[in-house]
Amino acid sequence: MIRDDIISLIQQAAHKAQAAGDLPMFGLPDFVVERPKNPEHGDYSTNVAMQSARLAKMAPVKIAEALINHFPPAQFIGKVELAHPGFVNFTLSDAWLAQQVAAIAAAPDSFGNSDTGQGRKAQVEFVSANPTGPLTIGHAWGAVLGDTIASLLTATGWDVTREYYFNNGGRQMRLLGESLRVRYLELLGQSNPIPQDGYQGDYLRWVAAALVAEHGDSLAEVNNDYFRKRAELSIFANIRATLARLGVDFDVYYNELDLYESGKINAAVQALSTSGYAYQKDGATWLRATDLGLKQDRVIIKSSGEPTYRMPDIAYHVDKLRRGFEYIVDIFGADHHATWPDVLAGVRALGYDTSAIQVIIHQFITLMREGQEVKMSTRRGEFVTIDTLLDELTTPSIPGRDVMRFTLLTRSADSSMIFDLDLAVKESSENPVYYVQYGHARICAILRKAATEGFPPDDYAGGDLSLLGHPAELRLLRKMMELPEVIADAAAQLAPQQLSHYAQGLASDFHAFYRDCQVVSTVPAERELTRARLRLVEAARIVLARALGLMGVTAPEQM
RNA sequence: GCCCCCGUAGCUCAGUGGAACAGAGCACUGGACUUCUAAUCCAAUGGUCGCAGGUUCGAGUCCUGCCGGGGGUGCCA
Repeated sequence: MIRDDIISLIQQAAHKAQAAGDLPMFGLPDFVVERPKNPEHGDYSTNVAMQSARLAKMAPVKIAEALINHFPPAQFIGKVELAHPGFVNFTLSDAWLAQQVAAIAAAPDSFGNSDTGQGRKAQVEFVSANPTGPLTIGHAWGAVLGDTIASLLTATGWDVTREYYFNNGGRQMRLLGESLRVRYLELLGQSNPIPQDGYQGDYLRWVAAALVAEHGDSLAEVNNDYFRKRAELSIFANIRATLARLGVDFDVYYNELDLYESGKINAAVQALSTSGYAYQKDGATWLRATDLGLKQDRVIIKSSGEPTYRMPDIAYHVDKLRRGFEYIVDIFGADHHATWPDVLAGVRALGYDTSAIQVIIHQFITLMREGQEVKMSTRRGEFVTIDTLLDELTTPSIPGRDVMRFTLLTRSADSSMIFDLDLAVKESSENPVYYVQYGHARICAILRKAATEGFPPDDYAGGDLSLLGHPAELRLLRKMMELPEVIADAAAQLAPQQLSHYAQGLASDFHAFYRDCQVVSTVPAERELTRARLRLVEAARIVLARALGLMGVTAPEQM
């Protein structure tokens, strides 16, 4: 991408200047090549001269001059300028920018991609909600973050597996089964209380009703384990359907019981014991986390003989590493932030390097309805499901998932956001996602219009790109050429919100172009300009569609 | 008590590999549709970047303390 090319040219310039004796010999320090906020400062800018001042024992301005004098010629650079107190500013070549339309059109499905992953295996684990109830708004954030991060990693050359892990062997699921059994018996006329800490949501009533319809009263004496499995199955079907509506598709669903049955948990416990990282106290088995740099030791097997959630999590992460993933991203809600250091410590105790594991903790979403905070609890059956939200956000032409995904993708994971339902529904007609989608639809309208005016694609494909040079055209082109850097940065920083902000900027530059430049003209003298602009517009459509596609948001042809 | 995240415009939020005048959307005000879709555009308004110190040639961005909000600190997950 352009930024990397400039970095390399700066290094070449420094070497040439040193060879010519215009700069003393010194190793280049860390420096940045960034996009200046002020357009007068060019398209890219570097602080290398100021960073080098101390090492070179020269004034920044003098260093900058030497670099500029020895700057190698490059087709894509239009101007290299010095600015006080020592910035070197680069401006892209207008002619080169115009020609990039061809490069974009040649790679409609891959423009902006790069290859830091080089085909290596990466895994993104997200959602991972236990099947005790429907998915809620908090899960939606994890889902959208994870899915988009996975897409970004794919775009940067990783072989990505999207994975959902869930606990189906512990106390929670036993309680779920008991709660379902109570609901079932309730429908048969037997009244029993929901167990302590059990699940009170209505959804178990629906599952119970299905059981009655299917089996009548024949399950009255059946044990809890049957109900547990049945609840898991039904709720998981619901979760999968919700994920499908959100446009999220997992490659692997991995569950805790498989870890037990395959002996992986026992093996991990054994290994921890023999290596001395586990010890017995008060009838329980503890992980010696204090030897691994943590503040306190943790129970991994309760005195009841049942492992705590940490043990399967440790075995699961070991399994991830053994499966050959070279980059692992875990996405959890803020309520899990205290648990993952223990889990990683356990993995390290088993002799594995955990440096490839990145943990993203997203903060909580406060849901507001009618000016009131909606407190949610799966156990109490008080929550607003993703399905409900999607229903409310859907409009005749645009699926609710677009609004939900885009909205969630405008915030950084660290921000504890407020999601005002009334506002989201009321303002959905002014949601920024429509602004971006409208840009795409507008382009499609232009292309349709062009076809009816005698400019089908195979005609304008031969348009002369050198005719592009209007300020609005160049501004749009510049923004289009930013996509590779946006994808690379968003992927490297695991910060998908950069995509939504980029998409808004791109749409904005397109709308401004639309205002300033008539694309389709039937005036004979403007025929060639029309053909060139149609190529530009088609390329802009490709870039817009790519940004939307990475976010999992649809790119409508009309609105 | 201790740990993590946050505190930027009336509201919701970007911006933290330090850098050249602090951004967007919404809301509010005034303009632009015989012209490829006005779900658009233009203009105006709006900020002591929580507070106080410190590091630096340069701090919204790094460090320390304080204040405020959220999350955690289980032999729950």
